[in-house]
Amino acid sequence: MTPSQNIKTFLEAGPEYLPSVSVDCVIFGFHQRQLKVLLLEFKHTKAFSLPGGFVFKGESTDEAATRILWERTGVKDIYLEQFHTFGEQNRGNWDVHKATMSSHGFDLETEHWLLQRFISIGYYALVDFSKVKPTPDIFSDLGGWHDIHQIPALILDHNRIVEKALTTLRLMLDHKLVGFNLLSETFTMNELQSLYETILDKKLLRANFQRKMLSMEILERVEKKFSGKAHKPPYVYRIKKTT
Amino acid sequence: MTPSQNIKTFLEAGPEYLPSVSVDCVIFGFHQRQLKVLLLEFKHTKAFSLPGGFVFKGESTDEAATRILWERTGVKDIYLEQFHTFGEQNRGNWDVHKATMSSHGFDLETEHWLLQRFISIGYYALVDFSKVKPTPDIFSDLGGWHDIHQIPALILDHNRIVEKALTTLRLMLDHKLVGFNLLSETFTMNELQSLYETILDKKLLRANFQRKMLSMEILERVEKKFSGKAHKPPYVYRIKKTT
DNA sequence: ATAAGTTTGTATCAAAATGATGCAATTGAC
DNA sequence: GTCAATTGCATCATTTTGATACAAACTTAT
Repeated sequence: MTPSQNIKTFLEAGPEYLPSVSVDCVIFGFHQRQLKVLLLEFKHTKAFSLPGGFVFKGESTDEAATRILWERTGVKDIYLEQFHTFGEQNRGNWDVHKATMSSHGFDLETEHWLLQRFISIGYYALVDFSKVKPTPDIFSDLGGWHDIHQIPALILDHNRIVEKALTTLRLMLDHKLVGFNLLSETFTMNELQSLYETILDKKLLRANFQRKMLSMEILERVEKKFSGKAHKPPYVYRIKKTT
Repeated sequence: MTPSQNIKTFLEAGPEYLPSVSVDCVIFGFHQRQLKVLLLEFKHTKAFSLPGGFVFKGESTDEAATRILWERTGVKDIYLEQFHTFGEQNRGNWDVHKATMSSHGFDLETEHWLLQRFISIGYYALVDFSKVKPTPDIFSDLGGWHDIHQIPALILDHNRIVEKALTTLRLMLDHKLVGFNLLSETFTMNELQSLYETILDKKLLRANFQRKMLSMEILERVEKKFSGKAHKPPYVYRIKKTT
C-alpha cells in the first residue's frame, strides 16, 4: 500500500475505535548511561509526539497499549504499566494532525472523528534498548530515542505526560523491582547502579548499592566477564527465575 | 420534578456526555475504627454499585469526579485522586441499569448510549465521615456506608475497583501524608493511630507511632482534651498550616 | 482522702538498616 | 614485574526502627 492508501484506511477505521479514548505510551530505554524516551517526529511540521493510538471496540485498553507498543517498537512481552489518565477538557490543539493529513491530501472537517476531544490513558514501558527498532506510524516519519533531559516540545500535553511517567517510574523503582526491564538479560552491578543513578538522578555509594541489591536475593551470578579492560572483571548477573 | 422526569432528562442528556468514558468514585470514610466505603443500592434489583457518572463534553475528568462526589455526598473541597483506569473490553453486564430503567417505564434498546461499552476512570476520595450525607442518584434509592471488610457483591467490575483503590490508599499512606483527610479537623494520637492500623490492617506500637508522627513536624497541639475518661487526657492535634 | 485502675507522653535500650571508608584481588598496559 | 583501574567485600560509625518501661494525669471505688 502507498502511504496515502494507508492513511485512507486509517481514517476510515474511525467507527471501529472506541470514541473519546486514546492511549499514549512513554517508552523508556537505557543506553550509554542515559535514560531515553522514544518519540515520533512529523516531517512536515517538525513536531514531536509520543507514540499513541486508539482503542478498538474489540480490545481492552491494555491490549491496545500492547499493540501500539508492538507496532512502534517491534517487541512484545514487555514491561508495560498504566500510570495515569489525562482527561483535561482542552489537552491542546490538533493542528499537527490536521497539517499532516492535509500534506497527504486529506483535508479534515472540524467534525472529523480524529479532531474530537480524546482523553488519553498513559502507559509507560520499560524496554531493552538493544532489542528495539523504532518504527514510525501513519502520522510520523521518524521514530527516535531522546535523552530524558533533552525532550523537545511535544504536541498536545505530551510533555506533561512524559513528566508524569518519569515521576511514576521513580516512585516505582523504590518499592518494586522494575528497573531490570531496561537492561539486557545479563548485566553487571555497575550497569545496574548507573541505571538507578540515572533514573533517580543522584549518586549512590557503590559498596552500599551492591550490598542492598545482593541482600534482596533476586540476583544470580552468571559468570565472570572478561571485559578486556585493565582491571578486575566484574561478575555478570541475571534475575533469578521465580519458579 | 418526579423521579421519572428526572430519569427522562438524564437519558436525553446522552449526547452531552463524552462517549465511552465514565467515572467511578471510591469514597472512603472512617468511623468507629472502621474504614468504610460509600455504596449506592438499587431498590428493585437489590444490587450495589459505586457512585459514578459520566463526563460532560465541557468538563475535565477531574471536574466530573468532583461533581459526582459533590452530588453524592454534598461535600466539596475534598481529597480526591485518580488511581486507575479500568478498560477491560467486557467489564460486566448492564442488566441492573436496564432493569432499573425498565422499572421506571423506560425500556432501553440494545443500542442505547447507556448500554454501550465504557471505560471507567477510578477516583478515590477521603472524606470526613461526619460531614457527609449520602445521597442516592438517579439509578439508586439508597446510599450508605459499608465496612471495607464487608463489601457486598457489586455490579460490573466494581469490586475490583474497590480492591485497587484500597491497595493504592495503602501505598499512598506510606509516603504521602494523606490519612488526615479521613479525620475531623482535630484528633488525638490514638485516633490517628487506629486510622493507620485499620487501613494498613496491622497493629502498630503506640510509642513508636507517636515518635514517628511527631518527628515529621506537621502536627500542632491544640489543647488538652478533658475526655471525662478515667485516665490521663490525651493531647488534641491538628495539621500545621503550611503557609 | 486515698488507693486502684487506665491511658498518655516520653525516655531508654536493643536491633536492624544505612552511610562512609578502606583494602585485598584481578586484570591489561607498559 | 610494576602500575593504574575497578571490583568485591569487610568494617566501622551513624541513623532509624523495634521493644519495653515508667512517671504523669485523670476517674472511680472505698
